[in-house]
Amino acid sequence: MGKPPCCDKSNVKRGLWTAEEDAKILAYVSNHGVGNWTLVPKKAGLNRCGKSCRLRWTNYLRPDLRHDSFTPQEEDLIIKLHQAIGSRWSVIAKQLPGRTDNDVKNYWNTKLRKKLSKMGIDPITHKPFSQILFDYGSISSLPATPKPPLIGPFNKTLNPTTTTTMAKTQQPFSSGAYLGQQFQFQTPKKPQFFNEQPTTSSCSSSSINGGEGLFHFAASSSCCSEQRNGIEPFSQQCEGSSSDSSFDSFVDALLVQDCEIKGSFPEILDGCFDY
DNA sequence: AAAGTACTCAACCGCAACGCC
DNA sequence: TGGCGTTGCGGTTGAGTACTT
Repeated sequence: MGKPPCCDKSNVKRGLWTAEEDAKILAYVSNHGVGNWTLVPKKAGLNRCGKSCRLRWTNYLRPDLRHDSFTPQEEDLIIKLHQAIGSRWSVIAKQLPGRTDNDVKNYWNTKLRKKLSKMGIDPITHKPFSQILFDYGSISSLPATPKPPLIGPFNKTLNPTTTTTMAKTQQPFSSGAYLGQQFQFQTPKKPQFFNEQPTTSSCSSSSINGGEGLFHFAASSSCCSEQRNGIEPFSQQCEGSSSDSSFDSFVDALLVQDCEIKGSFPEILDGCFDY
């Protein structure tokens, strides 16, 4: 026996909400407050699933919600937080008054991912595509004796050295200039092939503009790998953040960068990584 | 003007966590 | 402590709209 559905789907209305239904939810909440959503449809006179009512309230009807467009400052903050914690939309949304996790998630998926990709930044790792390709190439030269595993919860794998370094490297986030900082930090010389029109060379940019994401790009990477000239190796960017002066792998580099970013949001991320 | 395609975002789905008994 | 109901969350879907051909 599987888990029973939250309500009988054949007997409840689905799809877009009408103004009348919205009014019933609003009236109910103003009279009774928010609580036990499974009872709301019956008490409010709605032929809807309680879960659907809760979603409608939290994502649309709440009086503290904003319905205007995202500002550049909000955009920057979303990108920065996504880089720090990934797709934890509820955590990100809490830093944006009046925005819901659904808002943030939709905005990321429809706008920001594409924006980053067009800038030559992988929206998953937040690193320039060219650097990822270089690091990807370096994986094949990993040492024979592996380090202790680093993949996993950050606060369980960080050693004291790294934690101290995070505190040292912690930078207050100044909203509004993130994208510029991102490029200054990671790409002293902007990888030109992402910002120029396609040329007649075999390194067509069609895969960048058409499909986004690292792996799509990587499929056409072999001819462009030399383009990483001018990109600082990641180990140099995070000077002193590891016990070694250089990283043995792409994964190590990513983890150290993430640690540094997380250090920028101690008040937000406190406890978020207690797995 | 019509058809096809791309985009947006509200809503849904399913799972995990939480809280109460 | 285990069962059950509720809530929170992230991923996905699909209807409506905008844009392109």
